[in-house]
Amino acid sequence: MPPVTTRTALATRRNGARTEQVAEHLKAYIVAQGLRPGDRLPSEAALIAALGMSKGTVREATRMLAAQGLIRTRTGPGGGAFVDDITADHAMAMLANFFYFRDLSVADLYQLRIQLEPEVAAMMAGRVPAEAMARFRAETTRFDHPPRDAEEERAQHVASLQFHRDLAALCPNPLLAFVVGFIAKILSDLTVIRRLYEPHSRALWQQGHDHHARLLDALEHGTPETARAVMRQHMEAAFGLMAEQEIRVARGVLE
Amino acid sequence: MPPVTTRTALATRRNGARTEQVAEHLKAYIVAQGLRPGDRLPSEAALIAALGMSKGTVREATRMLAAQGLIRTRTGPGGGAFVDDITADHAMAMLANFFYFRDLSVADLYQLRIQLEPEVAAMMAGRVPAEAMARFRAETTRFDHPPRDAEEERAQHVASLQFHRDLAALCPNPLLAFVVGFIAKILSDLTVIRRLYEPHSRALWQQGHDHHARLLDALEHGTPETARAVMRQHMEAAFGLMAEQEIRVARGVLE
DNA sequence: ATCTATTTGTACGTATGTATT
DNA sequence: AAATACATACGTACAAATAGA
Repeated sequence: MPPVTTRTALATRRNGARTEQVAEHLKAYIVAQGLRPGDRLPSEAALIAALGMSKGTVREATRMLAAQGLIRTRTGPGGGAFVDDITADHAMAMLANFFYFRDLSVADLYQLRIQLEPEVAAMMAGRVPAEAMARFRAETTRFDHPPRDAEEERAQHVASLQFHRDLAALCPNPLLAFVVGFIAKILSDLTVIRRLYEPHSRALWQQGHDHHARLLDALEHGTPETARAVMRQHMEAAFGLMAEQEIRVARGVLE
Repeated sequence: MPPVTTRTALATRRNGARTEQVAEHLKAYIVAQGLRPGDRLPSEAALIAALGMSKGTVREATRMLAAQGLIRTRTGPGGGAFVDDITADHAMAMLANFFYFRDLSVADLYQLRIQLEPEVAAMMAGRVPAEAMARFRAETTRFDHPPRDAEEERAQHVASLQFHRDLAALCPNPLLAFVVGFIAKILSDLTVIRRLYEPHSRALWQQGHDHHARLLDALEHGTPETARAVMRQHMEAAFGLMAEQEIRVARGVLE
């Protein structure tokens, strides 16, 4: 275990901080005991006795940790609070809340995409598991014809983003996987995205389709350098399609 | 008042979902009413009456939202729960918890840094406010001599990371600012980082010092392209210094 | 400065739901 | 099927903080 940095948070006892105090105690306990996901924390009754606090206070503290995805509780015998591995989805949802009051433009999102997605492609070139590759190719059938209406165009676009999320999830760099996945999630959650892609044309569809096909080939047989280059072209093209559209991302829904 | 879900409807719901129900209700309320940071939510008493739930349940729900940084509560007359703008620090802390059980290597972090920090530099070239620029230059005095011991070397490194955090905070792309700031925070939080930089030499310090100086000049007088290039060199050099060190990032502290 | 009203924060006892044995 | 162990929910009482008279 790494040396535990002592937290002065407990010393600064502001007002009405009993609940936070219990929450901090539990987090410190997890770290100090080196608990791993699945490990059990003391029961409510034990905490009440050990900390000398009421049931409500202890419960509020566990709820706070549960809200952050750190623990999860089960009822019944052998139940209690267990350390939980925060899911990427949960972490993305919380991060999305942070951006709820901030204005993100599509250009902002693509500025990161254009830098990071090629890295993902380079890392995954020749390393995509066969079943995943098969899944990706199967999904490609959605794109084998131009969209017949706006709704289908939107569906194609969401499916494309889903592919990028799935690919990112395979990436061995957890941070890269998370950030790229987060951006794709934000883009798919956008209700305005259909408007973005409304001025469509057969040429644009063709371009997207070709990029997609080349990308899959590069992932399966190409070198990291070719995969990176293909993905970069793909991103730059997509970015160019909407660069002038200075549409502010509409606030979505808190999650 | 928001539409009240009837008590019977809630009763038929599955177990243990009352608190989450209230939390969801509140988030939906914030969205539906278009509430902004500072706006007030209904009081505990009002919620108890409107939702037909106990005080404890309502409180647990508000604590969950508070734990996510969405609201903050104040006591006294005119008090209550208020919509809160999640701070970047809070969001970073929650995200750091997500990576607590995931192994991030320094290489993972630098893979993103090397792509994103040059973007920050390019965006900020010629746009750093004068006082910020003065602050940055003042901090440079920390580097005007080679570190005399390991502790000072570590201090220099943390100060350097702080500069990158401060610069990122100025970046007009909120997502780019957040991700770059987050990486710098993770790197500075690492207690092992001193070990990483232990094999130091005067040449390495000189290199870091020169890059820093060139970077400040590029930010103040350079074009986006030169600033980007300088930052990229800076990142690649730093990355090269530790590329072979496959040190896993030790788990820090939950926050 | 003191009181008062308002509103969250804490405590505790009890009852109920739920899953394990 | 029944007993057990645990979280979940309710209701009331009281403490603490804060704004305003």
